[in-house]
Amino acid sequence: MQARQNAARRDAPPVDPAGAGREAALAHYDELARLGKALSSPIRLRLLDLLRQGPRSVEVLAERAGVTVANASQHLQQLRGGRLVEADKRGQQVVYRLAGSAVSSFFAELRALAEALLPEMDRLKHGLLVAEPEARAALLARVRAGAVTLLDVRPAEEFEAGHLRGALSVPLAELPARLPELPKGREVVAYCRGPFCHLALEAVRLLEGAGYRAQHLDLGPPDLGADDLVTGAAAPPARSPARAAPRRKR
Amino acid sequence: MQARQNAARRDAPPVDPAGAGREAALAHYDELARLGKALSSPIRLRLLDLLRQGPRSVEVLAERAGVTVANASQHLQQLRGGRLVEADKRGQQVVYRLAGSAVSSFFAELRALAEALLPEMDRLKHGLLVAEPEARAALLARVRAGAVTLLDVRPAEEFEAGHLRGALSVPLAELPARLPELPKGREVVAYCRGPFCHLALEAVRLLEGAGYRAQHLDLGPPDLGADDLVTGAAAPPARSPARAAPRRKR
DNA sequence: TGCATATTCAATGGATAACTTGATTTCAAG
DNA sequence: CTTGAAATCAAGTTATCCATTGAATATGCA
Repeated sequence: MQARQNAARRDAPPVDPAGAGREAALAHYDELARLGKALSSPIRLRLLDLLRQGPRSVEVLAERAGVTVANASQHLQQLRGGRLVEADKRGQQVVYRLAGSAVSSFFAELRALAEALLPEMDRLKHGLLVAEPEARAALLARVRAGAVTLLDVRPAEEFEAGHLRGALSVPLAELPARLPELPKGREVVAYCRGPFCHLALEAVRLLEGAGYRAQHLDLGPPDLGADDLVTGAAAPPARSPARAAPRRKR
Repeated sequence: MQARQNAARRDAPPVDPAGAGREAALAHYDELARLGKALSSPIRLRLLDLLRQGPRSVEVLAERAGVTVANASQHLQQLRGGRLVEADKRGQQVVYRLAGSAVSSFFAELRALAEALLPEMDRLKHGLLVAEPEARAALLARVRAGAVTLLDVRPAEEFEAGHLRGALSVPLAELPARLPELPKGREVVAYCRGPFCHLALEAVRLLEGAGYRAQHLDLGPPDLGADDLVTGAAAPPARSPARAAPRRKR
């Protein structure tokens, strides 16, 4: 189909002096477009972002993304066609994962570009926005210094696949019941998957309602992978399944 | 239309504990997808890559990309909708340009990701491939040292919008006639727009046929912008149209 | 004012993509 | 061998996209 497009295009106005390597060169843009196509659906982007937290089965991904299993399966296959994700069968379920840490950092760069180009991105970031780099850096410094109670409000499996050093795993649903665990006078910082994830925001709302001084860190472990802050299984999201990689287990 | 999709998606299986910030969060992926969509067509990617060489009118872009003017215009408008390019009228023609240097470097990263993920990219790179980083670095070192005759075989306007320091502008079509200008014993290095551009390859073929020792540098000025090697108007492709920017006219 | 150029607009037909539904494969467990 | 779960496949409908065509809208120039 792409070949047909190329042929059609080549007939148009070939003003180029040398028509030799043209279709070969154009083929490269077709390849690039394969990646672009993979990134052209909100659902696929959401699946990709979820996979940045670690490998997951189709069913879990579908649930988290809010789509049917069949639909998620189809999207995942498209992502696999674009070589952005890989999959292998574990028992009776298929576990998808990113094709490499480069995919995760590329996603972060796409996000950064979007925030730079599309002004509406930050604005409708649910009202709350720590977006200012200085405020975020200050927050991170406090986190790094251990001056705050750090809360990971993602599902437990995602915590286990990699989390910030010193964080406490308290999935959002459990937070109300586990409030007594948190020292009362201390500032609480909650994080989740990243800027597009609302879990930490709701945790902060909940904490403030309960009288805590709470802050929202709008980055997730995948975004802080280059930092010295991530620990657990997958700072850069799991690349090689079995090969070596004897990371110190927290 | 995206709002409608969201509504439909929200009805599906809302297993999420808190359904509060969901549609707001999903809106972010819609925004990301706008960028992805812009990158999902080979023609748009080609136009973007051409714009990395400098601002151009619709007509020129259409000709270089090998599409009709109307078609190019529509694609350019989609790019503008995705905020990747900007345009303003100069006389009776509309000059498009990248929305910022971030777009150019993002393109380079997309290309790098494609080369990392899609093995077929390098293979069919017209046979010739200097792709090995060491070889390329050595070549660049010789170029930087002025040990070679450096040839810019792009159209003259693109040379004027920015080129490698010390390069000679010899558009491919003029090369046969201007061979006498080139010292005979010296190694010649030809470059053009970047890895997907065939001009330099054909120049090398031509030069070798004429008895020269010739090499192909598979990077263009936009890719070497961070380097100290680019001179002329636009190392990072022109950002602000009228504001300041008193370009020295070559 | 009138003509030519550059670009965009609007409409068409053909191809692609998205989501749903129901059937099918594959594997583990009994 | 049967049952059930997980994932994919296949078919069908709807929506969207894409390239082409011809008209319309500027803008500069005579």
